[in-house]
Amino acid sequence: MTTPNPSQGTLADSIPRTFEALRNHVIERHGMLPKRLAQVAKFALDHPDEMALNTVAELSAAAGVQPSALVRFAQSLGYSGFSELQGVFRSRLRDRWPDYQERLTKIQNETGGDADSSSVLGRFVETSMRSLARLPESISGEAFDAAVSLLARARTIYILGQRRVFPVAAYLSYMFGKLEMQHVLLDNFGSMIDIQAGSMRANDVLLVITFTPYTPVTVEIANQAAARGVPLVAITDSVFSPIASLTGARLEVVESDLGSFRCLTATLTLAMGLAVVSAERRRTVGESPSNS
Amino acid sequence: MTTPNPSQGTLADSIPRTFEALRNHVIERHGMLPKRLAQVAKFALDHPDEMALNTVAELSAAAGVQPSALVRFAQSLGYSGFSELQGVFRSRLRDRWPDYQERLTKIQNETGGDADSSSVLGRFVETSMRSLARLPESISGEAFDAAVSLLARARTIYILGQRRVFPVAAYLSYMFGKLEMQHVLLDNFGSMIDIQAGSMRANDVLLVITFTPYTPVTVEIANQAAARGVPLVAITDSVFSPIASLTGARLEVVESDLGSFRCLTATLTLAMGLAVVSAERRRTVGESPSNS
DNA sequence: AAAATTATGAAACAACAATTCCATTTAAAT
DNA sequence: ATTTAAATGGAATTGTTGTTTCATAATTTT
Repeated sequence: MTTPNPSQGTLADSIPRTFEALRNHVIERHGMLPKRLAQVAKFALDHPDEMALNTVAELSAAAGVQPSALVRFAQSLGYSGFSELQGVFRSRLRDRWPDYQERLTKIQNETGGDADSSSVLGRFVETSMRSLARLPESISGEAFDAAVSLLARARTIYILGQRRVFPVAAYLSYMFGKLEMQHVLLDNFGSMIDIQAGSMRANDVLLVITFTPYTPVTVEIANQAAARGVPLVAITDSVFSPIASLTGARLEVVESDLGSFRCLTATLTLAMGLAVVSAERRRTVGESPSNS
Repeated sequence: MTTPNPSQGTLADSIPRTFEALRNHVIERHGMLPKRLAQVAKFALDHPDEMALNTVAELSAAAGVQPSALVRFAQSLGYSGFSELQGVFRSRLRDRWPDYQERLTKIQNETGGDADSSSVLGRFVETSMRSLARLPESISGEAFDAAVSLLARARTIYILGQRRVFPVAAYLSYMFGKLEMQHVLLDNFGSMIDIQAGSMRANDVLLVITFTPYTPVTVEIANQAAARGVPLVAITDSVFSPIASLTGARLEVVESDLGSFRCLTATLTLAMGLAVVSAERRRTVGESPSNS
């Protein structure tokens, strides 16, 4: 791609920007460091979490070193000071996620120069991956299970997602169709969403997706459904969503955003998972939709 | 001012020391908080990572609030100040690791087991990430650039994506709207796509998204457009796509699929990048849409 | 072994962060 | 409508942090 062979060279060593790079760098020259600096180096690699969160004073005390030794250590690596070094440890704390870490740093390296537009694509990919990595954390097994069993039991699934999240709703409609699960996409054509939603019954389920800023019509329909005893499965981005109080099962997705645009990747992936697992559950468990 | 010593509490409510406790505490009384404090509360729970690592100044800027509001928020919860509150967020960051690792290894081991449904979600996440990781490799900088400059120059962008990829088309429509770029979503309502596409001219661009199995109507419209001299930007999944021969700029996305379902995450991310970069280019370079 | 160089410890310093204070606005109660 | 209380924004303040300095100690070089 863009960068043919960026690092490896012994010349012009750039200062390490990722924890992995820093680690290798330090290990490599650990032997030829002065005593106190070597001590700092060892401490830093042994206690990366502390390095990220504590102050110079605390760290120096913990490492049995003078504060200045920490600053010197950072500067000897090429950083302007300790704070810059700490930044590396902090980003590690933010981004650490299994296995994919190396992949991410690879992406970061490959898109090092912000000059050309393809690197922007790299940033988008990075953001999307970060969203995805957080998804399993933010969705508890119980919540997911609850949602799945509601969907598996439903006679008809009504899908409600307007504006920004409409693509997710559309995709769900496509999948449920392929999975041969009866569903209705509340797309509000001709502003007739109330008519479309009019046939919801208590043995159906309303699958509602809503993010800030919450589309009024979505909130309204969800409220009506709840009032009529229709179980709700909600995919939302905050515990403060206006439909939080009335949901049967609530799944919270934290999407990172790039610029002013929130990406939908995690939400889409969650939707996919929900649809597939619900369909599986309906078949294997033989939970046929309840008929009243 | 609220309370220097926390005697206002209903009963022996101690100050939350864990993130979970804090979270519940805040959720509970979110409704009865003053506006600005509620804003802070929402921001804090929506961006816990930032809360752990950034300074009051940075956070207040990000939340659109005065620094003092953050301090007040902390104090209203009973903490001595912001720093003490931040401690809770920091410990969350430290402790997040263990159960996360456990969960992931579980995911990796149970590659085939349908036992726990949340692990299925993990597999979906993994699949999506795989798609994303491949994206920067498969999109060459030149192709991306070509696509961007076509889109930036276009008077009106016609978006064409049917069936499986319709969500991507819908999302593009949303984004172009937000970016204030003139566009038309060819959604084929009432089977009137030929009418919708009828107004395309040579200074427009047709942005077409199509994957196997190629929807006939998509191919047809793309061919008509090409015949009339409308430049094409194509997002497709193969060099053998039936529209490969007639595209101005072609972007190939390789999406991995899970089960029989191809995920759309990489495509969606690419679409996002295309839209944002095109809009940027149009503004910065001043490439005003060409008028005939 | 003496000189020069480098590393180290401790304290002084400058920068910055969190906090407090107060004037002003907004909401509630009379 | 008037008064009272609460909430808010913005600047001043205080405390802490990271950094620099410099004298001393330890190495290395001649």
